[in-house]
Amino acid sequence: MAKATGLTHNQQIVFDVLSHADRPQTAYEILGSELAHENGLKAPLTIYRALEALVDKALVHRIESLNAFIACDHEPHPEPAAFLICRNCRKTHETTMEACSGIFQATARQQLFTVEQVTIEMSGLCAECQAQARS
Amino acid sequence: MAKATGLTHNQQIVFDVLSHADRPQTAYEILGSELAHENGLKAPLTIYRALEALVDKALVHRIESLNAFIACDHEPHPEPAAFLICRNCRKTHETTMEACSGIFQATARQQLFTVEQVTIEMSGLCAECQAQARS
DNA sequence: ATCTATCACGTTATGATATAACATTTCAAA
DNA sequence: TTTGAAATGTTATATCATAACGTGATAGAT
Repeated sequence: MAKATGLTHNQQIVFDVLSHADRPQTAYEILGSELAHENGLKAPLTIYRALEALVDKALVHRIESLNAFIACDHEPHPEPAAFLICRNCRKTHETTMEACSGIFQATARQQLFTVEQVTIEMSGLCAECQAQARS
Repeated sequence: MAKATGLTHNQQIVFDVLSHADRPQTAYEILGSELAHENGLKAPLTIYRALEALVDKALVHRIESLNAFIACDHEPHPEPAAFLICRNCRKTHETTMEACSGIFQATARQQLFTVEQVTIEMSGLCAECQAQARS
């Protein structure tokens, strides 16, 4: 579980919730968590504001295809992150795509496009859920 | 504008709306379009059902980071598509990422993960919007 | 020390996106 | 011509996200 400094109270709570979760959490799942409740976080906007700050600090990633959020399990990194997202259990594995950075940049350059943000998400079945499907 | 056969009436209307649009459209934008209105498509679910069928047929792509949909501007293809999405004007350029397919597969294989769907979206500024920002 | 600008936060309301549940119609294969 | 699968219609509701506006804490400038 990653460390984080310079966080406000609300941000720390939300980050802790995500750090303890074993899969991406939606804003409303975070809102409904014990930890959030105990600490007085009770409005959706409170959660969304903390999430926005955490994403800005690159401590948390938004998973677009789930409308959910996951704590970054590396040190903050400049390379694009990629996610393997199980469509059955939703457990999500983060990795980086250094090998693709150049290809992406070249593609963008061709279109005179300036890339600010890269989203890579692969959906499918994780090893456990494949095994379970066979049994 | 791509051709499409074997579509139901509703699917054809929705596909036509997307084909004529110069940027991705949300379900509710499609719902609000002249063409949809004229043809009696008046409930969100009608639109979503047509979109689901079109995405299944690979005639339309969902842009996760916009919650919007775009007509595929190639023939249907097996390679992962990638999108360059302007955060200012929302115009979106589709391309393929054949060069990355192997990297993605290798990454997944390492985790014993079976990939079914790949999402690649790059957000930033298109050439026009960069020029406009400078002037 | 206090003014003042900024940032985080609280609260309420609402907007935007998406699906559930169930009834009806269509239409082609048997 | 029956019949069964797929598409559609209709209503209601679930889920995700932000607007608007006010309050309080903090820190640098005077």
